[in-house]
Amino acid sequence: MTLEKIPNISVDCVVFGFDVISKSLNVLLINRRLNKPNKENIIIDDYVLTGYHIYKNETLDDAASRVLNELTGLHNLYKKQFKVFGNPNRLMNKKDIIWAESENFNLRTVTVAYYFLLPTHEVNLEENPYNANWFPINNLPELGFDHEKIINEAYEDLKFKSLHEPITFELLPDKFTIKDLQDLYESILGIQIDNRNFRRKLIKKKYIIALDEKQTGVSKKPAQLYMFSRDVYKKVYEKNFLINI
Amino acid sequence: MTLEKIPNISVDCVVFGFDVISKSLNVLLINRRLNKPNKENIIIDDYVLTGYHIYKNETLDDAASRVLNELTGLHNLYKKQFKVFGNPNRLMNKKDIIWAESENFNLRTVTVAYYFLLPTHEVNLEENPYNANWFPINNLPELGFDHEKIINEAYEDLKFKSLHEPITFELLPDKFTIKDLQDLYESILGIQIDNRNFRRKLIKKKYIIALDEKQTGVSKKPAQLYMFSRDVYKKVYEKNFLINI
DNA sequence: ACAAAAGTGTTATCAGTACACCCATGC
DNA sequence: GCATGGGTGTACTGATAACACTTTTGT
Repeated sequence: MTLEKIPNISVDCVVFGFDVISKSLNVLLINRRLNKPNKENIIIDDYVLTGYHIYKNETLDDAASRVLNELTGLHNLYKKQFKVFGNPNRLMNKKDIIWAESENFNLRTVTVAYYFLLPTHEVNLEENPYNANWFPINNLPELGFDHEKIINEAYEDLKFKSLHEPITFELLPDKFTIKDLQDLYESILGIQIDNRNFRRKLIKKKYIIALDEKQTGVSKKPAQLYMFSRDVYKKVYEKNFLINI
Repeated sequence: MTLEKIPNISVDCVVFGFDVISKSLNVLLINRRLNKPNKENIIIDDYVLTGYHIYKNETLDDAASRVLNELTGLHNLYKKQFKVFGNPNRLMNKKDIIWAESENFNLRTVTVAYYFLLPTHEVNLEENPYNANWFPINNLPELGFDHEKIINEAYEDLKFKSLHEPITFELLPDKFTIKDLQDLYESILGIQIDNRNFRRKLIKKKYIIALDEKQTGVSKKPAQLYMFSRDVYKKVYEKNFLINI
């Protein structure tokens, strides 16, 4: 496999992580910094998504997985190719132009945007080669390129999907409490949910399975742990075409 | 605006049309034909989606709209950019290689796939420059490139979306009967629906508005006509976050 | 024994499902 | 007046929404 880059096509990865402790939906960003000020004395110091050009013999999905693996060391996360950004002027900000020169890439680059879902604690940020950090989705730092737009569109897609598909479980550890799940929905959707109604509704689902286990290392009454069964979900879903418009 | 093509990026358009008369969900395809048999005596005569390379100064959305307009003469249809297809070997079929040579394009082309929705009767197929024709989604002809895959993925997306978003109305004329809508859901989803329950459910929606009008030119009891109000829909939707997993 | 978070119950209203016949119209 | 497709009603069951207190546990 040659490692020749395709100069005008890239992937960008929005990495969403849910932090069960702080109950915060976060995005993983890396610092973009150019220390030597250029002739116009512009200094670049902002944040961007992780991304890279695709190689000549590589599929788009593989490129995204590769980029993610380089950032986090992780494989096999939930991955969704959600949109392509290819406006001719998407990289026409001054800083982006300077950056493109220093990194030697094409200003008319079409980027295929993916988002990934995981619980934040799965990523070890110590010794991270890219200086990656989590930022709450509602409190993002200054972003380079058109990455704020990309993140916002990813978030909209995630919001909508969370209502209709069982993707929330990708943001939680394998074993979770009903409260964790409720906190997650509240974070994603920005709403309050009645815990009695939520518990009843979710516990009733066949694919939410109570384990013979409770929380440990917790300083108050430990809560019941549950898991999500993808197999059961598929079976339930197959016979349900509920039109819900 | 220069009309220089970007050689390795294209758009492809899956055009879905619903025919209220035959109750059939169709796809608009054009004939791909190469008459002079090449040295291996291979003749190309199959069907493909409409598509084209993007121009240097053109957005992806504009490219898709342009291609669609050239095929149908229509503007402002519902348009959804649903996926990118960019496997290095997506055009490695013999016929595709021959075709790429004759048309002089890059074998490693990444294509941004869109689908469009409209009622079939809006397209005039007489005098169509591309010899376009409607084919039922369940009975497609032989397809070139990876277009069968693209169509199937578009269809899956459409199926899923039809359950959760009001996109079905894009496939119907502005004025439609409840039976038309039911026929449409039955075609898209491949299921049977009880007409009493369906009518009750849909008529109850505030954004389905009964008109002071009935069908004309019909040989039996003319049915009540309805319209869909996007504005009312938005208002209803804004306050509903129904978790439905 | 106290603080903190887990967990529980009821009622009223609404939505979904299953099921079969009458009605209005054009011809 | 008849064939055709449009249109309707009921009973049952399950889901949602609104609402506040008790229980369990670790410390």
